[in-house]
Amino acid sequence: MLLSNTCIYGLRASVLLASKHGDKFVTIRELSEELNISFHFLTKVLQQLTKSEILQSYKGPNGGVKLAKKASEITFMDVVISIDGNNIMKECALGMPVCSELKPCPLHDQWTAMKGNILNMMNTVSLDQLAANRHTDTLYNSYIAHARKE
Amino acid sequence: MLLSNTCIYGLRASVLLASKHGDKFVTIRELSEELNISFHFLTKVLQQLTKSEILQSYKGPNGGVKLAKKASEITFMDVVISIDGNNIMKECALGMPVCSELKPCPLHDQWTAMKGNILNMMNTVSLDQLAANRHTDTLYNSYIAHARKE
DNA sequence: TATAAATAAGATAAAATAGTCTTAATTCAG
DNA sequence: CTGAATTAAGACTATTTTATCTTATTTATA
Repeated sequence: MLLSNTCIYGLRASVLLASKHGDKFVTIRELSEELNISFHFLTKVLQQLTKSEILQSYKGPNGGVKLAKKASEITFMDVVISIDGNNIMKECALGMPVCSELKPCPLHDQWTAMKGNILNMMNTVSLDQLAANRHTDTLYNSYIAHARKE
Repeated sequence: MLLSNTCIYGLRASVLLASKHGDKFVTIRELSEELNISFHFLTKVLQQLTKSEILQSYKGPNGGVKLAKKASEITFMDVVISIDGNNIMKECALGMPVCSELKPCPLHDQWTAMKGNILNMMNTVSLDQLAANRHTDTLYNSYIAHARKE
């Protein structure tokens, strides 16, 4: 998998927050229920995003979390780096410790091109774009839809 | 990471085998030393490739493993599927259980395009092409080079 | 036929990732 | 000031992945 589960949870929560435009704090409880993610686990994930100043949090009644910046100013990549670190997609596809233009692994050229595309996408796509995309509702209700089908 | 470590070991060993053209069996011990991978672990990985009939193995003196087909007839994808299974790159980038054209997640379009490229590459590139690529030696000696540098 | 060379198989351990639970700290409202 | 609502922090557990170790099986050859 390209991104860790933890990271995916963070992304889904961030996009959901972006789709709830308005400057109010949203409780993690509410997010966890809409996203069908364990409340405690999501809490941890969002704490990390708060530390990275992607989210802002507030304790106590009427507290919760919200985006720390405008959704248009937060990229997919910001969230990924905060949670999965900035080595994402930097490694060689064959896991070689030394793989560069000078000393490329056999897959170097193909992989470099693809990495470029993915990184470019991550750097370019912002949370508001994701939130605006058709079927943002998939973010939170698909688990329910899925459950119903079984 | 896109591919598991186990899978990467399998790929490196397969490419190395492909570069040792000739129909002789090569011992896993020799492969493990050239690749700097634990002998026992590599043994397990290659057992899986043998089960999938990508490799052929032979016990006893002069035994070892070799490619079961011509290197030009084994794709990168063959090895990946054997080890990481065929769900590789099938999941939604945001981990949604339902994400399709009808009900796409916010990242669906971008991700579908990139997945297509990667899958296409994996399906297209064969072991002989990888073995023929410049610096196949990176496959096995870069660990040593790396160690020297430190 | 005995011994050594090899892979196969399975038990076990270690490390990383994922998830749960409890307690602490903060803040609002009455 | 007290109690309830909330995030923060940290201990703990579970699962998966990675790695190691031991024993079994097969095979060549002296």
